[in-house]
Amino acid sequence: MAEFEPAKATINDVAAAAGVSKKTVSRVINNEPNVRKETRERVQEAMSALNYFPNMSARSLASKRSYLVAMLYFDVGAFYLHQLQSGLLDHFALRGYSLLMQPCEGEVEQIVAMIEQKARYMNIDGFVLVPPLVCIPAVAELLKRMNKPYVRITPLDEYDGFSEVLCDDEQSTYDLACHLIDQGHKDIAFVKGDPSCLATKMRFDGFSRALNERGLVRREEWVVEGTYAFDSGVAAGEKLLSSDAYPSAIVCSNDDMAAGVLAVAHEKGLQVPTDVSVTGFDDSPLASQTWPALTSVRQPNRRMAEIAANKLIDRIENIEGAEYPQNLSCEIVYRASTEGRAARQTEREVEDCTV
Amino acid sequence: MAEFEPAKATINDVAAAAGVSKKTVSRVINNEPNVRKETRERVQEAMSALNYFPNMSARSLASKRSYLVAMLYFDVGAFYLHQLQSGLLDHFALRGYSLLMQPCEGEVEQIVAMIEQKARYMNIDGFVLVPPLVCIPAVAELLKRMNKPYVRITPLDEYDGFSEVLCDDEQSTYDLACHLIDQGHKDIAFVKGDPSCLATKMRFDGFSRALNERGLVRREEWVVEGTYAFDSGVAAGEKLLSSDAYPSAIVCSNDDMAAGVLAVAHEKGLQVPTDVSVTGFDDSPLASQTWPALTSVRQPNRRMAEIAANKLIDRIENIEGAEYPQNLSCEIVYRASTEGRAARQTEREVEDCTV
DNA sequence: TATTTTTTTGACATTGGTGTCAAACTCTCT
DNA sequence: AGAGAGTTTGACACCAATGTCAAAAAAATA
Repeated sequence: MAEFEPAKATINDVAAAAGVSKKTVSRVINNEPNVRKETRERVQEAMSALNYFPNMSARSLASKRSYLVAMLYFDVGAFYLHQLQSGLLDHFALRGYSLLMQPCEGEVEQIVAMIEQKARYMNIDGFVLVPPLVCIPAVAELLKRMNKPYVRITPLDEYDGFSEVLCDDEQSTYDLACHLIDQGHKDIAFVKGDPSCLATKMRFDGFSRALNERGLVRREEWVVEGTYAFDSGVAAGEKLLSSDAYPSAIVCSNDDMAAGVLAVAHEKGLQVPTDVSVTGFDDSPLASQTWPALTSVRQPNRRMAEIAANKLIDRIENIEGAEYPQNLSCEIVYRASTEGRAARQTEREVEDCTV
Repeated sequence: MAEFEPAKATINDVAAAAGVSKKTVSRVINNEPNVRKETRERVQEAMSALNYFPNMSARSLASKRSYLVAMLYFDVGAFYLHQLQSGLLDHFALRGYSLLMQPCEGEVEQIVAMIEQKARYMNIDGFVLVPPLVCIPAVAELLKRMNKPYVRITPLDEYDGFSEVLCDDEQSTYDLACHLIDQGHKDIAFVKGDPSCLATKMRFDGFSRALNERGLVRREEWVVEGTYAFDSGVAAGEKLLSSDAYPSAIVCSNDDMAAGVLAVAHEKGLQVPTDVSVTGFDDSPLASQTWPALTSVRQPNRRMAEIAANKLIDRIENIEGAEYPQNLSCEIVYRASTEGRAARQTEREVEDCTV
């Protein structure tokens, strides 16, 4: 009694079973036009009767397409990468592509060499570039030279309407700062991220614009450089909270640094948000797991991944005309780390006025 | 002036350039024996002169191997998955394999169907199963039926010495609890994780063993069920810290729940670790970003990934005899969330004794 | 009905490697 | 030198699909 081992059916078996040529089966597999409905159905029946799966290797050898795409990235934190990856996986899968993850590290030359090797060896059809990798011109040049389509996920301002997926960091930081100002805050500090990252500039620009438009003066000693790391948030917190004349709100360029500021506040016995409000950016799990939970900005990462995946496949398959949103907006998530001192000051002012 | 576009060299071009048959080139590519040194060198020169890369699709079509492996997982948190993935990527790449990520969700039937389709369509050579996926027998059965090698990353106790990579959660929780007891803690609570997960039992077992061996009594009202989620940690914290007779230390089965307990402590005005010590598990980034930072247990995730990758490839390539460690140990990372009340009580006791 | 046009289909070459097996070449040992 | 064993090499079939192009069938037109 032999074990049941389903012999793998090939396109020839299906063709024989359906009484057609294998070319016709191929047409059905690839959803090509010019197959009579009746024939198509006959072939489909044969395929499922034989439990047939087309063989990827043979397909890609013959068609010179691998149905493989790669996400190129630096390791900038599990949460962000995981969200993007998960969105990309879903949407590439929906259109029949598989995603390879390709972390990059080391010198630019090594990275470029590694990408070239991988691209040629696996015959990868297209690439998704994740910030801050997007800032390396050599990578984009390589991909252009190899004539490989790519999409950049980025808050980049060189928008060419084609290879980029954007999200409006500037506007959302602006909105967040305005919210604080509306609550009565006038003494607002800002903690910047790594200057080599484009998002850093955009977030700071949004903050500055809010102060500007609302007639507040930006105090340079209340703008602190950070690196997006928790420790740099601690350092920033110490700078900002050591004087008695500390700000009433601190806007941080990401959640990790905001958590660092929180830690310093606790250490100094300051109450958040009673004494000082703190905001983050990214709405990572950390934002809801600190005490108090952080008001933060949620980027539409999965939506961006979806758009990136579809844009890339459109380019690979030369599909034109699909419309995608140009600039996605973020959502501000309000939590316990804001309101407080300034808010109460404002209430008093209002009372004064009404008296 | 045509653009420089390097025509892709095939094995035939290399063979011609080196003056050998393509079979010999194939031998060189695959590092097969029985090629004269001189011939091998001539072929290698030709390969690099022509900037030749073998074509994966052709290789796998002919050899019936895809050099593709897949990591099957449930989404149990970015940090853990990211560490495993990153280790797997590195070590699979070192041996010439590419890793596909395959998130699983939904009903068991769907998952099994999805895996089968993927496995057959891409002709995947092997699988890495990540907990808690390892607990679904149907998946392992499917892979056995399809005769596909797999490795399980798991704190599973059904160790068969072959397809598993283990890490000693029981022992490390034991060690952690002993550490607390050594500091003088006698009133120690425990927050369990999701009961469907094998690690949950192991961690609790280690905790219980420590109390047992040190002659402490485990109070059932101080053993609280959780789910590994932050919110369940908050709930547990509220249960444990609402009475005046609250424990002096709380051992949590992961960092997220420990952060939840911390939040409750803060809310109730309790000082950590002065009033209550708290410990986590996983040493996720969160552990060092809470206030105070959490004492936690660091699993050797990257090392486990390394072993898993190599074990799997050994099975795929029928390599026998390689030795791998059977049971990796974890490292306890001590941070500010422990010591405190019990420690000071102990000091007093010691003083009393010496007086 | 005959002719043209369009749609549908299949024969066959092609993709770039690997597996099999036998031939050719070396080397050792009588 | 010749036999025998081991090493090195190549000819050729094969893997399972797609691309090309022409033939056959169906539909449209005269």
